[in-house]
Amino acid sequence: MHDQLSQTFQALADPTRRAILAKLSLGEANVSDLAKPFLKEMSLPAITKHLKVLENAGLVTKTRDAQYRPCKLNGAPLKDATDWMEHYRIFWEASLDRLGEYLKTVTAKEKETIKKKKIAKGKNHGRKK
Amino acid sequence: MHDQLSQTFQALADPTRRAILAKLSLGEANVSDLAKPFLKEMSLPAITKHLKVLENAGLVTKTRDAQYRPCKLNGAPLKDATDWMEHYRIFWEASLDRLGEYLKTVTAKEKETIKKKKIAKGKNHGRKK
DNA sequence: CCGATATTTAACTAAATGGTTAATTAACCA
DNA sequence: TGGTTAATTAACCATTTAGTTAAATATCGG
Repeated sequence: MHDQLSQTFQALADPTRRAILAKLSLGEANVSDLAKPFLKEMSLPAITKHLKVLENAGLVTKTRDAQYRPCKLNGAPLKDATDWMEHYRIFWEASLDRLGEYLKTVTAKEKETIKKKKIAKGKNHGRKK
Repeated sequence: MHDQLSQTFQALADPTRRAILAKLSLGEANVSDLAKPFLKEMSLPAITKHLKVLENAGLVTKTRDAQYRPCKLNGAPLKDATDWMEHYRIFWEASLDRLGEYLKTVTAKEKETIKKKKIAKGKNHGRKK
């Protein structure tokens, strides 16, 4: 999947991992602290793996302190994710009516550009008629 | 994976699917229109499957028009995703120094609460000494 | 009706994911 | 030194994911 953004979203696509991040948002915690709330549902190695996913996504950094591994939240990758989503804010924020208005006025130019490209290519994949 | 938020993030964790959403943000498009930019890299059924993922996540709705299947972006699930991430804004927005300050002052109370819980339980998983 | 176009379904595959248990590594402490 | 705690690694397994090709379905248009 390679790209950073995909890795970030992938890491967030699991409730256990999101819960780990939530806990880390309250401050550093070592692995067994993070694992404690889940040990009824899954094993410690499972948590180790989830942490590895978060680390690989750059959302968590693990340091060493004796036999402990204090983990720390790193929010940086979330910035790109939020920036991406921000692009789509209009699609949930406005009422459906206002959204329709917006599309008619603001993206009219882009739509025209696309239409012209299609016509230029001599193909009509858009719709019949 | 069940929960809506996980499904949303999962759907976003693929560059092809994000590109499909980007195109749909410019307006409705049918399946072959959406597929066109990718047909050098993957087959049409692959796109059908990606669209199915987006549909299941509620991000795309497909309607019928003759043999065409016009698709429309539905941003609603992105609201919850953004709301979740908003919680973490502090972790990327502020400079590291200011973040440190923030954590010392604002979350001091929460940290204390956690510490006390640990002591009450008679265990010291936080750190030695 | 027939041929072309648009899209989906079926059946299959390779790799990734999310979990397990058992063993291993590493550091503390008495 | 030896036992205990913290965490990771290894080996394994089931399910899901992301893709494939080939066949099926459905609608249009002449």
